[in-house]
Amino acid sequence: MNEQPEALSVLRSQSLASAVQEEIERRILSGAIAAGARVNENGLATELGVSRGPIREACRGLVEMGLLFTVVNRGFFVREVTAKDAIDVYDVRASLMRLAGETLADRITDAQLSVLETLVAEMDQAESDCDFDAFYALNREFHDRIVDFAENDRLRALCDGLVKELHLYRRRSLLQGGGLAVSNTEHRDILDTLRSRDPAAAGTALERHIQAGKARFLTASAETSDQGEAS
Amino acid sequence: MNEQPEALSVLRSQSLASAVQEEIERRILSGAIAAGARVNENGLATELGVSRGPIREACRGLVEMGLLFTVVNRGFFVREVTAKDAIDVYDVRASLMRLAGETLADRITDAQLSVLETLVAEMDQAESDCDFDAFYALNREFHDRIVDFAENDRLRALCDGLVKELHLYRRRSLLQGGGLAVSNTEHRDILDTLRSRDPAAAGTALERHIQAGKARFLTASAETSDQGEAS
DNA sequence: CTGACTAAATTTGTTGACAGTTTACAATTC
DNA sequence: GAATTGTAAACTGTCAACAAATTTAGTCAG
Repeated sequence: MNEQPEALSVLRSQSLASAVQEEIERRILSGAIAAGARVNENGLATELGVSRGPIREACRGLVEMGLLFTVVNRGFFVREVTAKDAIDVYDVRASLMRLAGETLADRITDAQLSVLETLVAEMDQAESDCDFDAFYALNREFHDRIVDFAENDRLRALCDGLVKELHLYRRRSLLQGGGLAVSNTEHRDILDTLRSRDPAAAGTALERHIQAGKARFLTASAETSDQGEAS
Repeated sequence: MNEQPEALSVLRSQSLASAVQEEIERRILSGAIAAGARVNENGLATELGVSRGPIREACRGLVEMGLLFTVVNRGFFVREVTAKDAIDVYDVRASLMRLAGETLADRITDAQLSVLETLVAEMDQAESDCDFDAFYALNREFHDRIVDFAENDRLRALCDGLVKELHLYRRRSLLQGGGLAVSNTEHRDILDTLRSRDPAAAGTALERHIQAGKARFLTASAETSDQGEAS
């Protein structure tokens, strides 16, 4: 197996459609393409320097992913995630994180435990430093690791999709990551249940954690819904 | 065999790509396109009487759906679902059906209850008639209805995808629907918990039901696995 | 000024074509 | 005879172009 120059291998290991899909996804999640807005195929094609074929393929993938929807003869639109949708996603995610906890408690290794312990310690530090961005990133990695360690590929893929969908809603309702205060004690509880290898306890701890996140999200959402105008 | 491209021209209310996607999905799930096989874009295009554009869009959607995967410069291939994948999917589905049960027990109406009761009665009849095909169809509708009645759009979409994925594996391992004997008593138990509006009981009943299905699937899979593992 | 009707300009849905890559196969060499 | 090389066919990835549909702008009657 010859090693090829990195630039070439990147260009040849990925089709244009995949690259375009990632780019459109990035723009949607960053808010560059607003929720409800139409994806202009011509505009994107000229801007990205490709033809409309790959653009349409990417959009078709994003439709199946739940970030876009399509109207015949009118094009692709960024999905508008309603509050009901967000609640539904939170419920599903809570259920799946419960599964992750139940699965992981049975098989977690000491090395994996120490990884999670390190993350919780770092979150403690970030909390006392009032560094909310760092806390948010660590929090997300904590959850990602738990799902990763559960070693269920389908679970992993579904959780990723749900997180993206929630991100889309948070942007729409002008709630940023730092806005939702999360106490690190819940993480510590989860860690305890995993350390004692108790599947039922770990499952309920994680499910409750996500449900608590949903509750925080709902109250925060209610606070900002009075005056939707910012920026 | 005379090909009628008009089969797809029921559109004008649907894009060609959507119709093609459904057709390819049907062929994959029916085994007309074997697992691991490449999707021949030219062949399908001429056979369905369309160009390759919609074919590729459909395939890109099916990739995101988990039924296909793509290799650069070689095309789209039907995913090969391993036994590990099937187990993962069963676990996720059990977790989601638990959520469906918990949600539904809180809000189920008498009309919905009678729908489920009718289905269980019909399954009893099919069971005593040894009509396994009818039982299989009724069984599937029973589960579909429970998910529908839970009124969580994301949950329903995910469950649909998981069922399709399992169907793909069952085909690969030569297990047909009738091959997996399911006792109707489990359905009756589920119905009882729903009738008494007990979320926790309904959740565990449904989760156990799917886990029991996984166990039946594993034993049936072990029986046929002697010939099943082709490279 | 308003509202409807019409024409132009965009934009989508789809197709056919072209270049680069992979695969199949025959010819060549050892 | 087996391995290898070279060539042709098939196929994928991408693009440009065309037709149908939609949106927009403009005109005109009331």
